[in-house]
Amino acid sequence: MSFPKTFYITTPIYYTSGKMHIGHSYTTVAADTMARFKKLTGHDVYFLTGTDEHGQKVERRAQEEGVTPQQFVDDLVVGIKALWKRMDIEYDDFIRTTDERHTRIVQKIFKQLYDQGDIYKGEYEGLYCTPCEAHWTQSQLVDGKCPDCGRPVERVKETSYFFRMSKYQDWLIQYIEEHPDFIQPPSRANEMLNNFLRPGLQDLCVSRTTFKWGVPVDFDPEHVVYVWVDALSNYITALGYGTDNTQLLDKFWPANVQLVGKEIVRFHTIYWPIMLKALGLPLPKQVFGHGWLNFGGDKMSKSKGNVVDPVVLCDRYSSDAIRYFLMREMPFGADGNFTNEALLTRLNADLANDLGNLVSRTTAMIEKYFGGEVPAPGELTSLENVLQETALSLPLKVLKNMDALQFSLALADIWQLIGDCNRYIDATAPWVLAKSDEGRERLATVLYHLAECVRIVAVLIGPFMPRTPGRVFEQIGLADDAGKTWESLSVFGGLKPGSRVAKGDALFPRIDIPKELEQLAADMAAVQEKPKAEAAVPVEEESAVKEIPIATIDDFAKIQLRVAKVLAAEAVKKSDKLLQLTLKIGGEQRTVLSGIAEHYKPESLVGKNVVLFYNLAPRKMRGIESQGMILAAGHGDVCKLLTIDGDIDDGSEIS
RNA sequence: CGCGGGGUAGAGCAGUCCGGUAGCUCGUCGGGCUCAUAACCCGGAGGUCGAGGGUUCAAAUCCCUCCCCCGCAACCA
Repeated sequence: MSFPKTFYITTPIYYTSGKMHIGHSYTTVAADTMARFKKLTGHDVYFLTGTDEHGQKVERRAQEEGVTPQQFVDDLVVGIKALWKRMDIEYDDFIRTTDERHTRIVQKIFKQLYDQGDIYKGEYEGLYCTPCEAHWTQSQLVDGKCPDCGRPVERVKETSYFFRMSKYQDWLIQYIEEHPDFIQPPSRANEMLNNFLRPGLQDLCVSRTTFKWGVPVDFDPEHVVYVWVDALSNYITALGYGTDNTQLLDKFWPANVQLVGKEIVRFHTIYWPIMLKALGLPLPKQVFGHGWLNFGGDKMSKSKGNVVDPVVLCDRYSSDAIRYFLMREMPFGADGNFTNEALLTRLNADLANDLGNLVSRTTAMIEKYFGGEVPAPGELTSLENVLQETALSLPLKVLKNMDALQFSLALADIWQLIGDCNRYIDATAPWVLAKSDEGRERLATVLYHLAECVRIVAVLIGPFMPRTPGRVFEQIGLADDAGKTWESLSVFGGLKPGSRVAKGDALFPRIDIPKELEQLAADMAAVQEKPKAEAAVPVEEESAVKEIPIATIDDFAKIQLRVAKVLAAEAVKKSDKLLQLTLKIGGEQRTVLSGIAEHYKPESLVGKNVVLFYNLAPRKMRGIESQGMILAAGHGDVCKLLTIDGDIDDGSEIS
């Protein structure tokens, strides 16, 4: 007796500090497609996704909104689950790091690692960038400053728990070298080895005392477990690791594939394996770091107004269409580019013209020439032999590409058969055969082959587009479930002659691209506005709720303010909000950037005396270094610059 | 010397590891067909493969030098 092979696949758990965008959909759709494909091919599949809900950022966002962190994340999770439902994501489990089943085990894991000496309590003395909330090592600094933002870092001392990473370093290097499939694509493995492992691993700080929204360290309640031990362990706590019931864990661990975005490859290929090793668990068979989805060549970001909302797209074009586009447009692993034009062109060309129209013309001809009854094939010619061969060899090709997570290539293979069918129609010209009695048998053969190929295509696209196969089966009159399985693809003839076709609505209606582009731009703009309007309300409340820290006169003394005269001002290219100002401060000139372009015209500023935060650390934005900050008052959409009452020399100090 | 990705036809990309006639999709132009969702099929035009140098019988591909673009994730000091 043979047992079905198991297959465990995970997405990252998404951080609950804001709304999901199409980039999140991308990873999740990929995982779902893979899970469905493995189910189709007879595997016992477990598909896990979820949310990472702890940390300072969530704590802060909740405070801003005047709700508890738990309420804040609960609300977001509702939206995330709704999105996955909208996109037909069929996960087996959705884990939240605030679930009791998770937090309990995280404490246990932490304790175990501590007891066995992998985690130790130490004094952290290090370099910290407060605005970025990031710790840096001396070697990571750029010109002695934060490599992320270019601001100066502070030397801070904090008692923390540390994970002894260095102990496992050599083991991990060897493991990666001996398991070339572990990190995919291979370029990512090189990146990890060269940048982090070979130079030497730092011990990882795994607890914090600076915020409370996290899993408390049970034997030292001052501390909460800091992100990685908490977040990464979700992949095993969801399977019941550390509980009495380890049925799922025994069955599914180690995971077959863990999908991650390229920004978190490091955590999943260094810290995560080391954690597992320390816990005595095997490593996932593969961690796949896919690329990012950019928009029109630019990174997606709210301020650029180019965040793509998957809900808008699904509502407009169906989730199947969006899923298809995401899996087809770019090779998995490389960065991809999302544009509305590319989306619509792709949907028209591949779904409406190639696939939809093929189904349409096939069923139309069967209705017209055979009264809607799928005819039995007669004698075959070389055309049919070739077509059958292509159709029968297709599943294996798709399987190979899917095992390599090459979704786009798998789809290209399937579309090859669709193209062959369209050419086959041209070559056989059924409308000519229909004109004579002698052509009748030949016509039956042709139409049968078309309908059968359509069936095969429908089965194969199921994992990518879960809603479409059912519609196709209905149209070609396939009622028998046996004709919808992977096994049915090994024989040409799964569709029984005599089935009744039922020509229905167009599978994918053709899109009027210029018109849709306009509409789409409007829809997306409407969605982007919303958060702005919503945010405007809590801002008022926020000032009432927010605690204002007390500053001493010494704190104030650190800040040097000076009068500066605006000599010149111009808009910064590719930025909606930034102005570049040239300021005169006594004998000195400085370039300062300010985010006031929406409120002030550059020319209206020239000659004004403004207040400059003089000894602020410089920072680069849009490639230009800003040497200070000018002060302004504002709330919501109002913004007014501070100026000086009466004349005074520029350069004068303000106190 | 921060890290990473990239520069191939009008647009988007593959090909580069392992050198051998430069390919795919979209667009465009011309033709065919009339079963079909203005669709489908065939053909054409369009490229000094970022620049320069080197290796080689042969370079988009290997080596060296240089130039340019993009990103470094919710930021706008």
